[in-house]
Amino acid sequence: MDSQQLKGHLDLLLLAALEEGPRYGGQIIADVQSATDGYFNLREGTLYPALHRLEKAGFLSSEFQGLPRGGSPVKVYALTPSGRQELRQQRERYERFSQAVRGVIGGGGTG
Amino acid sequence: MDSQQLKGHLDLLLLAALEEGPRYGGQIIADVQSATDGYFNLREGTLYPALHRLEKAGFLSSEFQGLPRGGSPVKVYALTPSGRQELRQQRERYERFSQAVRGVIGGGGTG
DNA sequence: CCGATGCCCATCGGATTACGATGCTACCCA
DNA sequence: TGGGTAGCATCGTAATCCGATGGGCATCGG
Repeated sequence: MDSQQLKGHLDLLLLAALEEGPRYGGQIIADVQSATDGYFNLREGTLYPALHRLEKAGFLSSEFQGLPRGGSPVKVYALTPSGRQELRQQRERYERFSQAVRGVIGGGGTG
Repeated sequence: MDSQQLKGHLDLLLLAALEEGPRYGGQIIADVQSATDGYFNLREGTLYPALHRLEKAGFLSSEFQGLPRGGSPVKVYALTPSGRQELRQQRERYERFSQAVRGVIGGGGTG
């Protein structure tokens, strides 16, 4: 994967990863990696600053919780109503981007 | 348009814009803008360094020519055979990227 | 009890790259 | 001869993903 490909799309991925329910850092990384067949392998140095940005913007809320099998408490992130709205807007923005790219490189597919 | 969205995809757009034939700077900007309904509005400070990178990499060749309606001679860029191969690879890379994004935002898959 | 290990959260500097501002060259026209 | 226009080129800035590094808490082994 080219790191530069991710720029400008990371927030969308994180919001989408939290759409189904609250997650903590390690779960988000694992979920994104799984959903993309290993293509997106987010690093901690990538994830946490992005989560903090989104939380500061009011799109996420966070809460410390204990792990079932012990260990340090984890910080669980969840979408706020504002975050769900942002996710919709980010989806539309990605659609415009994707269609624009298709317009140049050809191939009118939906991918 | 969010500038960050373009990062990592600009080379693909430029190679694709030159696929149909040689172009000079202003034409490339106009063609990309037209093909994307104005979504991608490339600036000179974006275009020329990218063209130079691609030429240095051997994907483009350039040649000064006169304009039909006069004016300064323009630098016409054309795809090299290596550039056409790179375009194919970049297209595949974009497909992988696009499908990976869909895997996350498109319903979240099975997980 | 005490040190070692594992998992998670967090931060900092580096590197990449698109963009805005600016200047130069060449040609047309008065 | 001098001004205007179009295209080419470069520099510094800003945004942001990544690699490296460190701290906190709980379990494990002696």
